[in-house]
Amino acid sequence: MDRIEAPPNVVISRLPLYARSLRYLLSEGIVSVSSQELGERINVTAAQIRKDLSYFGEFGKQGIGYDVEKLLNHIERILGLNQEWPVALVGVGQLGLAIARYEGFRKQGIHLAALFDSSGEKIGTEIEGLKVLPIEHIDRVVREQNVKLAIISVPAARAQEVTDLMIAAGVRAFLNYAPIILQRPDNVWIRDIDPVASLHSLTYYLAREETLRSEAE
Amino acid sequence: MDRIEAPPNVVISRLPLYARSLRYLLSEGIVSVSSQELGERINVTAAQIRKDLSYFGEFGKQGIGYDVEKLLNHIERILGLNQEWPVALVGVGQLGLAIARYEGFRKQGIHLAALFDSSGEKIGTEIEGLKVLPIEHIDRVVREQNVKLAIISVPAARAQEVTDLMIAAGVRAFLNYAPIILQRPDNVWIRDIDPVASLHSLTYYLAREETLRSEAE
DNA sequence: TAGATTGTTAATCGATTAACAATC
DNA sequence: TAGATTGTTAATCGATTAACAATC
Repeated sequence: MDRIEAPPNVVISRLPLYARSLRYLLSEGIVSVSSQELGERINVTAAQIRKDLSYFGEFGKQGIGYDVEKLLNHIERILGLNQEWPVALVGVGQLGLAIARYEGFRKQGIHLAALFDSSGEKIGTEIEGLKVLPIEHIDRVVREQNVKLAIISVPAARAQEVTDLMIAAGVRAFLNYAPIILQRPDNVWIRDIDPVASLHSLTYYLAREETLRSEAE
Repeated sequence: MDRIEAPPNVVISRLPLYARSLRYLLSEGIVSVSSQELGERINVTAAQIRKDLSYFGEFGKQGIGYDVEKLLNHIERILGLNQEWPVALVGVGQLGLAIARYEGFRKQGIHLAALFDSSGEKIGTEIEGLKVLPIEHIDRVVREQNVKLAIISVPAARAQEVTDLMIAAGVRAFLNYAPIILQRPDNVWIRDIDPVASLHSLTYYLAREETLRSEAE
């Protein structure tokens, strides 16, 4: 059997940006777009967009470009956004609460299905219509609801153990807000959200600019 | 004059992770670490750590490894974390409020210096000891306080104009929470925090796993 | 001294870009 | 038909890894 070349992970991470831009174009009533135009919106070369899409099929027309709605549908299907994915959220402190309430998660393929916390005070309280459950219920609830995707917003010191519990229960992908690199098997996917690390890399460029300026004097 | 090879941006984005891991080791009383040990903690090869550090100097000892405290100090200095950077936050809605209150920002080189919002209701209210100011004050306040770093947490539709105002006032680096790719000149740096895009790439792997499983049947 | 580990060079791997035939 | 733009191949660029002499 002939194996199709697997798309690199960088390609996968760009697809949601293509989809978002196409959603915007669609909402603006634009029906057709070229790789050039799409690329300018998201700071990516036209060649890269065409190359990225080529891993999945042929979606455009020579001389014309891409039908916005059709391409969007293709990309959403590729990303699995034609289905609904139940998400578990662990840790409903200040950060977890903001995440639970953030309406951005209630769109396109994602919905909150279960909340967990280890604090006695929080357990049993209701957030966004969901009861906060104790950590001990992770295994049962994750299996029952067939949860494959989880958001980690517990303190760094607890994040690894919570992740291990989730993986044991069948979770295969994580959005991790805890400032720690989580260890996991190869068949588990993690995206880290790390605003402090991001800020700490931005300061590098600021500090360098300052040095350059003072040297120029 | 001999130009030293500039460190790639991927290297800069890893340095904060090295720093964080070293801070942890330091807090645990560990005084020395090898590239091998450090790499295992953050899922990076030993060769990569040594190569990354080599862009900035020689910090280790053959046969021994790295002095944790010394290496941490070097990296923090490289990242500009030996200084304090005043940060402006634009948009104090649900998300902006959570960011303002998040204690992670109050550590290591970063502190909130100004809050802005366009909503009449919010202007004048106090958050974390700072008065919320109207957008119109951005130019004056950013210049007065010499703000070089800003966090964008306004709706996507307003993010570009706010960013333009900030850049005009002298801001050179952004942490962007708005779900949009911001246009900017080459001398401005942006890191995007995009949880929905991250989730939407994770679902790809989940959907593919499902397909593989059902095909195997 | 023997063992361990660095810093660096060269080899490998992977991703981006340029170019263009195909074709709408 | 002429002009535009795709999909794809090859060339280029950049980042990671392997290997090892230097040396603590």
